[in-house]
Amino acid sequence: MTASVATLHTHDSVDVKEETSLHDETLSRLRDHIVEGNIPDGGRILERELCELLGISRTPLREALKVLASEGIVELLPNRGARVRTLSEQDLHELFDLMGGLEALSGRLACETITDAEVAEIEQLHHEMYGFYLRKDMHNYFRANQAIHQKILAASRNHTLQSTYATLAGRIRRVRYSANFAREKERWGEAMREHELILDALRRRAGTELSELLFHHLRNKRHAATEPTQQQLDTASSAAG
Amino acid sequence: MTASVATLHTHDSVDVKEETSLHDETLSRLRDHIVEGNIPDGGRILERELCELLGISRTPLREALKVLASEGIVELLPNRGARVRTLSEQDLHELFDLMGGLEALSGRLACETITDAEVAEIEQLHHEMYGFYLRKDMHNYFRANQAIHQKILAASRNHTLQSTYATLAGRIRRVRYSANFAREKERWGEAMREHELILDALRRRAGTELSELLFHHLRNKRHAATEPTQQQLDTASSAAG
DNA sequence: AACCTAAATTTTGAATTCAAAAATAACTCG
DNA sequence: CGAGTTATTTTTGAATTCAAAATTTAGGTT
Repeated sequence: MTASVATLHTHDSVDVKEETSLHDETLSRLRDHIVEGNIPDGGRILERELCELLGISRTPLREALKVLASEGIVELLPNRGARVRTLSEQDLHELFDLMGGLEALSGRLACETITDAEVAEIEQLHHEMYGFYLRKDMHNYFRANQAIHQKILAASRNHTLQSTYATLAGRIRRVRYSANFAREKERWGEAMREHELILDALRRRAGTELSELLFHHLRNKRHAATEPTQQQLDTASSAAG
Repeated sequence: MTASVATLHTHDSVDVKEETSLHDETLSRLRDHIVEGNIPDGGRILERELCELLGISRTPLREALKVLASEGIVELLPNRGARVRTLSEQDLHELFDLMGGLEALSGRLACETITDAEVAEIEQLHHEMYGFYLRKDMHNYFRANQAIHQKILAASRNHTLQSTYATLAGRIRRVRYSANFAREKERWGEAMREHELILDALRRRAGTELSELLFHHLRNKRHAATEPTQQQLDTASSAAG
């Protein structure tokens, strides 16, 4: 979101001139704090405690909480404060589909105006990603993957789309690296093939086709992330039996 | 968004038990107040004034303003308060495309699980809309049209998608009925034909096709709403020459 | 000890207060 | 008269205060 790009600084270095308001500052600091997993899922948010941590009074903190609630990162219970929101299976399902729809849109729009230079950049990233795939370097593969999708999003030339996507990504970030994503490994080959098709469609500026590919790419990712692994199934049946 | 469904009441009838917090109440009342056009475009929002109008203190009002800023309805200028946000041509462009993408997604998802009964309901609305079209009843045509898109959205079974769409619709609502939309009339025949195709694809549960139709339907709407009318072009050229 | 009740404490929700910044009004001097 | 400068008022940003609700602790009763 817009606020996310605000220059962050540690609480001690207050000598430099403040450009951003305390509210904006608090908003992005608190969002990061939660998104990075410093408070457990469903965990209660004690205002006093957080105020102390951030070195501010309750007013800007509470303002930030209301905004984070509207972003879907925390939930507000009447007279019992805020908790970090736990995403149900259904929520995850919905978020994946929605983000898939937005990626599909970004691909379609990108094809309308993307430059050869931008395509070349993506091609470059694609090859790097392939290298990481061959070397089974999950971490860097994941980063290259993210970078490619980010480039396509940027090429959509639609800031509203980009910030909407960013807000939704914020909701899901807490679980992004969770155990469920380990299953992505099982899909590496498939995902790489999908990416070949994506790049090809982009080269040909085939908007409709790219849109279709991206949606299904995310759908497959959703299945991988959402459906229990074989190991999880085994554990569950042995516990029941 | 979620808060929008909170039960509203006039400020005088406070005898009934309050279920919702003052913040939520203020948020939806203020949103409605702005979205309904009670403050001019780009107009300054005087906190004191609004507090008096809503009968509250500045704290909940300011909380609501921060949320509305994150929704894109107002903008916050450091040390000079809030103004209702004016959408640039570019902003409108982006919003239309984004909403088109979300409608496309809703159509695709709807095809996966929509029931025959729901399709029948939409068919019914479609025929009503056709009646209004023949009678040149713009107002009711528009309402039926909205209802159809709303039904498809509901059939997507994706609440996250629905509330995201609703938030974006809130941003655009201020200009929805503006002079620009008068041009929609020129497109009535075309729009009706598009709707025939939409309904047909829905009947056949042709997700990909429906998705495509809906995106282009919104694109055409965007062109109608965004590009200046012939009359506007005339006025501009006569003013320049 | 288990259970219920009542005081004490904590936490939240919202109004109020206070300082800093901006906008406005009054004033000075050419 | 008018441009520029300085007071005055208004408005905003954020801390503090206060009341109501929830939570915790302590105290009985069986």
